Amino acid sequence: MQSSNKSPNINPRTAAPHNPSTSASPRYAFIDFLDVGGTMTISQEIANLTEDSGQDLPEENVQIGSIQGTVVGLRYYTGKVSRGEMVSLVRQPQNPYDQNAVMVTNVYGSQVGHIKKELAAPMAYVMDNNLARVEGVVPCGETNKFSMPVNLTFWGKEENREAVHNQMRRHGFKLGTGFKGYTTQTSLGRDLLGLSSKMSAIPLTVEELKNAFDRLFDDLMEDKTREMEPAEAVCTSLLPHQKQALSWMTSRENSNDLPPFWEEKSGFYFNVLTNFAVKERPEKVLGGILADDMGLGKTLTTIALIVSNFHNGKPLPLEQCEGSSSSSRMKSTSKDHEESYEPASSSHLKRLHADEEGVPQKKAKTTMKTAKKPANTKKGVVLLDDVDFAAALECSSSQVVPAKKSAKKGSGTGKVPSGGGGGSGARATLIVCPLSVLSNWLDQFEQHIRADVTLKVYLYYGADRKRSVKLLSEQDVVLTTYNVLSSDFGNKASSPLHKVNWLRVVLDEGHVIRNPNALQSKAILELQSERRWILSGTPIQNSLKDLYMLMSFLKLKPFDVKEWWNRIIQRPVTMGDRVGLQNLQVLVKGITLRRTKNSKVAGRMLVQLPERRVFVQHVTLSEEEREEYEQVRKEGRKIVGRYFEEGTIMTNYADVLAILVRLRQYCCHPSLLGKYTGADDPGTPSELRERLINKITLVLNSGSDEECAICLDSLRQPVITYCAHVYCRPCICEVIRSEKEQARCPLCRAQIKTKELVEYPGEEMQAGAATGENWRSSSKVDALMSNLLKLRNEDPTVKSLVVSQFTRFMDLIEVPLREYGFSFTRLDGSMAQKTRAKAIQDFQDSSPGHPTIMLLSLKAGGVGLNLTAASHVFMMDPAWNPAAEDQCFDRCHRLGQSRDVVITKFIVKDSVEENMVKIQKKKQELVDKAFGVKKPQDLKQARIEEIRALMEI
DNA sequence: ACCGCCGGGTGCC
DNA sequence: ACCGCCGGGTGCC
Repeated sequence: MQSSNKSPNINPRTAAPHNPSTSASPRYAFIDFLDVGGTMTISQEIANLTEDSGQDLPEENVQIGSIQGTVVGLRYYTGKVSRGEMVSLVRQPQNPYDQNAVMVTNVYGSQVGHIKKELAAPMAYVMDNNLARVEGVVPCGETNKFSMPVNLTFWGKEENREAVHNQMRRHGFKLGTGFKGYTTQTSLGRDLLGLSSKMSAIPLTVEELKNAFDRLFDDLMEDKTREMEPAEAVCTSLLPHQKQALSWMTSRENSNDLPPFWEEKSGFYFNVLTNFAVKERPEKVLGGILADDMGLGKTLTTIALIVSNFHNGKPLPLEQCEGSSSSSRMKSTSKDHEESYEPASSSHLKRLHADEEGVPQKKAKTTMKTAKKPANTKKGVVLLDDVDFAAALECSSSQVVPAKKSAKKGSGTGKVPSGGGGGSGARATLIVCPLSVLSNWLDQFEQHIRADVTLKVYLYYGADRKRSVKLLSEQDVVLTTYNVLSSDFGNKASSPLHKVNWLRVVLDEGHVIRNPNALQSKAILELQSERRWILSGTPIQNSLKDLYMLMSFLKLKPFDVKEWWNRIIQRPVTMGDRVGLQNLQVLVKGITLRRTKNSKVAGRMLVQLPERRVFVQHVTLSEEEREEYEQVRKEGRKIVGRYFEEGTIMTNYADVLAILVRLRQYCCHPSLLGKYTGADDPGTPSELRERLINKITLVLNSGSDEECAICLDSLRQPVITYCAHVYCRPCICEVIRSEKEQARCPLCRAQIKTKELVEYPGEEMQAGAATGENWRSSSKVDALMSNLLKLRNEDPTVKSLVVSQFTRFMDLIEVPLREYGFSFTRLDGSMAQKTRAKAIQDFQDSSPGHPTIMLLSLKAGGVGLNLTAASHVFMMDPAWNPAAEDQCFDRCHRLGQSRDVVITKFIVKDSVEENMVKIQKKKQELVDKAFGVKKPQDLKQARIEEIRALMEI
C-alpha cells in the first residue's frame, strides 16, 4: 500500500505526547460481565465476553503474572486439546453449581473443562472486574480422563497489578513471572518446550514495525502472475494484470489447499499457531482479499470471475440469444411467451424488479442507460457453450445436454449439481457495495457482458425490492448495499438475503465493515456463502484491528474469533514480536492480491496513467472583500484569543471551529457567512438547544472530518452534549449507561445525561445563500469563471470538476455557470441514488449536449466514484485532510483517463486558507515520517495547535 | 483417580 | 469405639 496517509495505531505509548489536562480516558468497558442472562450457548458467551472489551489497547497488554492451574471435569466435555495448545478462559456466572465458574474452551470453542473451583474463585473476581484478562496454554495436553494442568497468564493494565496479585494471594495463590515457552505464542509450533526467549529478545522498534506494516500489503503478487482468459460472455478484453487477478481468484475459489497455518501430520490436521489438532480437515477458505489500488479494475475482474468460474474453472452456464450477437434482449425467467412484455429498449441484463413469476416490469430500467439497439424477439435460446454447461451439470464433459432441455432449467438453476466443486447447488453471487458505487456496478455489467448473453442481475434495492428467497437464489448476481442488508437484518422479520445459500459473496469497498460492533458488520457475518471476497483499495485504514473483521468475514479460523486474533496476531505484533509479524505476513500473503498503480508486471508498469499536475492559483481579495474579511478575522481572533487565555479552548471547541468555518467560507464567497451564535449564557432551554444544533451543524459541515472520541471512528448518528462535544449516539449512550448517574463527558468531564443529548437535524436546516437577484460574485468565483471560459475557448470538449466542501458555495457557483451558458451537473451528499447515478452518467457521456462541468462536493461518493470524463479539477477550497483531496483527484485520475489531468487549487492570499495549506504540508510530513497519533486527546491537542496556527495566535 | 474424600463396617495380638 | 483402620463407592463446576 502507499505509505502515505496511513497511520497505524501501533504503540502510541512511544509516540504520543501526553496532555495532562485531558488525560481522562474516554475508553470504557462496555460489556457488563456479570450481566449475561439466561441460557446462552458457549459460542455466544465467548462472543460476548471477547467482544471489544478494550483489551486491544497496548496499555492493557502488560503481563501481570502467571500461575499454573488445573482444568477439571474433562470427561464431561468433548473439547480436546493437545500439548502446547492455547485455550480460552470464559466466565460462566450462570453456572448453577458455582457462580465463580470459569470454563475452558479450545480454539474452536468447544468446552474442555472447568478451572478448579478454588482457583476459579479469585479468577472470577479478577475477570469480572476487568482487572486482567486471563489466557491459558495447556503445557502437556491431557494425560488422563479427569484433569490436566493449564498455564495461566494474566494480562492487564499496570495499575491493576497490585489488585490482581492481592486478590490471588488472598485465596492462597501466588502469581509468578511466567512459564518457559507458553507465555507468548510458540514460534510456528516449533518452539514447544521453552527456548522462546529468543523470540521476545529484540522487539521490533516502532520504526521497523511501521515499515513492516506499510509493506504488509506490498508485493503480494509473486507467484500470482499466471493469467487466465475470461469466459466468452465477457466482451471486454482484460488487461494482463486483470487476467492474473482472474487466475488467482479462480484458483483461490477452487483451491484444495489447507487454510494458512494448517498442516497435515500423520493423519491429523494441525494448526501450527495454536497447536490445535483435529481429525477432520479444516474447512476450506475459498476467496480472499483483492486489494488492488483503485482504478485497476477490481469490478471488471470480479465480473469476469463471476461468469468464468462457476465450478472448477467452468464458466457460469448462460443463455444466449440466437443470431443476435449485437442486439440486446431480456429473457423472462420461466415463460418464453411472456417476452412480449419486454419494452423494446430493454437491455440484455435481466435485472430490477423482476417479480416472482419472472415477468419483468415496465419500469425495470430506472437507473440504467438503455440499450439503444432494437430488441431481438426471436424465441430460440441456446447455450453459450453447451459443452461447458454440460460439464457443470454432470461433471462429465462427454455428455452434452440438449440445448432446449437445459434452457428449461432457467427457473430451476438451484438444481444444478455441484459439478465436483464441492458446491451445494448454489448459483448466485451477492455483491454488497456502498450506495455510491451501486450504479457503477450496473454500468459495468452492462458494459462488460456480451449483449447477446442473458446474465440475470437483480438489484435488491428500493422499497419494492422482491424478498423472495427463491427468486434471489435463481439470479446470477444480486446487487445490494450495506444499508439495505443491515436494515433487513435489523428488522427481525427475517432477511431474505440471509436465507439464500450464496455461491459467492463479494464485499465491495470491504473495509467499511471494519467496526465489528456495527450492525452492518454483524449482518455481513451472518451471510451464508461458499466463497467470500473482499474488494478494497485500502484493506487497512488505521490499524491492525481493521483486519480482524476481514478475517472474521472470510471465516479464517481461528482468526474469526477476537480472542484468537488478539492473542496470536494483534498483541504480538503491536508488542513488536517478530514471529507475530511474520505470522501476520504469511496470513495476509496467503489470501491477498494487491497491486498498485506503480506495481510492475514483468518489468513493465501495470498501468500507464496520464500525467497529473497540480497548480496553486493564488487569489487576491478585492479591497472591499479584504476589509470585510479582516473584520471577521479580528472578531474571531479576539474570541479565540480569549479562550486560549482562559484555557477554555477545549470546552469551546465547536465555537472555534465555527469561527474557522466562517473565515474559510468568507474566502470563498461573502454570501456564505452563516449566522454566528456565540458562547454566551445558555439562556432558555430552547435557546440552548438551538445553539447546540447550530454548533453540531457547523462541526459536521466544517469538513474537518470529525471523529467520535469514543470509537475513534467517523461519527454515526452524531449527537452533541450540553458541553458541546460531539459523539456517536450509541457510543455516548453506552458511556452514560455504564457510568449511571456519575456519567461525565469523556472530553471535558462535564456531567452528561442521555436526555440532554441533542441530535443533528440533518442538512436541510441551513438558510439558503443568496442565489437570487442580489447575487454577487467573489474574487474566487471570478477566478474560477475566467479559468472555465478560457478552457472552453481552447477546447470545448474538455470537462471539469468544480469541487468544494460547501454545498451552498456550489449553489452560488451555479449562477454564473448558467449565465455563461455552461451545461453542468452536480453531485453532493444529499442527492438520492437515482439522481446521483443520473448525474454521473450524464457527465460521463461525452457526446455533445452533455454537461461539461460537474459541481462536486468534496466528500460526495465513495472511492469507487468514476469521473474520468473530467480532465480538469478546480479545488475551490482547501481541505483539512490532504488525503481527502487526493482521493477526490483520483476520481478522474484513474484507469480510463485518456488526457493529462490538470488540478487547480484556489488559495486566497494572506488568509486562513494559506495557513491551512501549511498545516496540510506538516501533516503530510508527519504521516510520512512516523505514526500518526490516534489517541483522542492527542488528536484534540493537535487540533488546538492547528487552531493556533490558523488564527495566527 | 495409580489420587483424595466420604461414610459404613469393624475392632487385641 | 465419643476412636483408628480398612476398603468400597465415588468423583467438575
